[in-house]
Amino acid sequence: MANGRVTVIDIAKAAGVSKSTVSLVLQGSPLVNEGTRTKVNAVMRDLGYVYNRGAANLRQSSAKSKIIGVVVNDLTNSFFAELAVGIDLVVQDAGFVQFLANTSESLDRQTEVIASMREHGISGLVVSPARGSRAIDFKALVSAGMPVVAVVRPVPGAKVSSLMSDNHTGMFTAVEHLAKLGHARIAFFGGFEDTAIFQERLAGYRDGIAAAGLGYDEGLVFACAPSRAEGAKAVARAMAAADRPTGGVCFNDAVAFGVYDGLRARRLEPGVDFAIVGFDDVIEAGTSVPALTTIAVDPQGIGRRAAQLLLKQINAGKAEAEAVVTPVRLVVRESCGVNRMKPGRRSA
Amino acid sequence: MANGRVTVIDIAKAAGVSKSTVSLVLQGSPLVNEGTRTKVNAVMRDLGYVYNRGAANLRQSSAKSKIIGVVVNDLTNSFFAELAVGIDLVVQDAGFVQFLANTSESLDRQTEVIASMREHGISGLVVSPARGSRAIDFKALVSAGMPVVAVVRPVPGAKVSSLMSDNHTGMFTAVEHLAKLGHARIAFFGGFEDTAIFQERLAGYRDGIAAAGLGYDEGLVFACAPSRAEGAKAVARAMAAADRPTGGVCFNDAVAFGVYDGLRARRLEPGVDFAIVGFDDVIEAGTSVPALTTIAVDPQGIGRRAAQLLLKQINAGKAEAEAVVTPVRLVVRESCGVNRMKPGRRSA
DNA sequence: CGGATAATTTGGATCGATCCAAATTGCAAG
DNA sequence: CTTGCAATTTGGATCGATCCAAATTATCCG
Repeated sequence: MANGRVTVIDIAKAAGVSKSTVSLVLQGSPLVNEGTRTKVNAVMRDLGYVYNRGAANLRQSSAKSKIIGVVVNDLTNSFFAELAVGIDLVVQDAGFVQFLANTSESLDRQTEVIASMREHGISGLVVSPARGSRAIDFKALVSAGMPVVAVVRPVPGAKVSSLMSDNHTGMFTAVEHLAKLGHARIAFFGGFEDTAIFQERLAGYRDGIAAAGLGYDEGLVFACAPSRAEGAKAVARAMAAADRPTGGVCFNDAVAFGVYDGLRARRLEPGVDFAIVGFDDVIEAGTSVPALTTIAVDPQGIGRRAAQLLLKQINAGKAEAEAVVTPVRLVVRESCGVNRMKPGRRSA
Repeated sequence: MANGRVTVIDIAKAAGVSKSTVSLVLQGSPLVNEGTRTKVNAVMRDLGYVYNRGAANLRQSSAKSKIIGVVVNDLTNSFFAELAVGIDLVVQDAGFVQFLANTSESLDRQTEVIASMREHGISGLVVSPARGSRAIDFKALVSAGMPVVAVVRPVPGAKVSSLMSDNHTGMFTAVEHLAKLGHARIAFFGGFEDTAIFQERLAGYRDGIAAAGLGYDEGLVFACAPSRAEGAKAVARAMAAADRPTGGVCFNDAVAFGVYDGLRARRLEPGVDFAIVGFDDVIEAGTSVPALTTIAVDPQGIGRRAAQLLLKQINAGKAEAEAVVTPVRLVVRESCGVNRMKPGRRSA
């Protein structure tokens, strides 16, 4: 009041009730009489009252702060931007607001922002962990009973919930697709060998090769950083070998576009002279030439589901770690030849 | 303590000092003895103390909440994702954390999230307003003395600071570029006529036309929604006319890609049969075929500057509205012909 | 060594809400 | 008119920090 700030007490005075009653109205309690409720609400509007959640949180458990933290490793990557949008959608509907922090793959940044979010009293956390994250990075949160959902990348050993896309099936399906088109020598391009995702996708590749009745050849696996530039180099190595592959699956779409580049540098046309399947289905996959056949993972859907899982745990008050695997699907476009009817379109 | 939660009092007891001293340590006050400081810090570490900013904020002005709000109209657009990253970078360094909300151009959502952020005690707000935002939407914030910085889009009549890119000069430069290449009939594609940005860019276009000694022809302005699909339709209209343009500037890159599509539908090759300049320089601009000549606006830089401006106002304690215009620059690629040095390939 | 001065430390009071046990009111039945 | 019971309302106490004026301790110097 003197401060210019309107409090429950000001409202109480103006409405001729006690602060307790105002508080009850604020919480939508059924105990308060309908007449008083409307009166109090009217006064709040008139005085321009702004609810002070900080004060309220002081008395309530942190589960009621109505804040969740979201930490992503690379927001400039549209995959993660979509993920954040999916989370945002769900948490806004639930009346929550989200702290969003980008770590740029820096573990130090990640530690900092998580600590900061904790100080601010988040009710839960969705995190797409920075590369190299370890269980210990989330130890404090977990032992404090805070619900944590890791997305996209697993955190080995951490007792947190997780929501990953089905990497194994995705890559298996990609290989199957190429095999059906008659390819017998199928390469695997890109990815860091020391990550869990790489291992899952590679396993899917191996199993796909086996299921197609082809022999697994370690010499056809070309690991590299999952970037366009490295993808180009990887395919160069592949095509320099004696017994060349005729097609390949890629760790992600960026690598796939690098493979495009690498092939063209050798005067080979992607989709004609060499078949390529990507992973992720980024926006450019639909507009590139040739449009990229790839494994779609629906990042926004993952975001939504992760947020729902987190909210469920927050409301339950108990953080039982559970692991969810979300389905992926093959989107056939033009990078494996054929299908020259439609210009490739992106799925929703 | 009983609650499982460690407070300043617990620390005080364990360290054998008063809670006031602990508070002083927390604030890094120079009044406290070096010995006690290290002792208190040690105890805090041992007991796993987590600072409760909510409690602290109760006694301090909202300028010290160390939270800023960021509201963007479309986070799935990489332009705005980059913007958010720029803001994040600066606020993290300043020890702030950001609420990030996506409005998807919904005014209702915008009103909701801003109210929610206010309840949570933000120190300031950076907003890329949803289409149709009016001064009244920010009235409450402004009259409460909260620093607000509008980016990318202006809010006519609102007493908020703003950070816009130099739309006029950008479009002027684009026209100048085409005129220098010998184009005499230059069209303008895309944009909603009732937006301030459209008017600024159109003015830059007109002035550029005049400066080149060409006559302004209203029939060469093809306004439409700033999307790829609409861009395609707009160029179709342009090419159906009697006196066709030979090149055009576009409201943004999305429209420019639509123009690509529209031209190809008429069996015209962009960059060869028709010259195109975009606006924004989105990531795809560099990888499209032909690579798009466009006006680069550096969204991340805008985000950084906006955050700096906001922090300045928060620290000053006074929110003087100021308007900043950030420079843009022409990035010449292949969509206006020539420049066939690089390995850029194209269909025959 | 005494007194002034500087350096530290400290106990309420306080911020703005919620919680809880207790008080008040309303109303129908006896 | 009471009494009993449900429906409402209410006054502290409280959450975990900061602020402030005042108390305590250390240090300096003639």
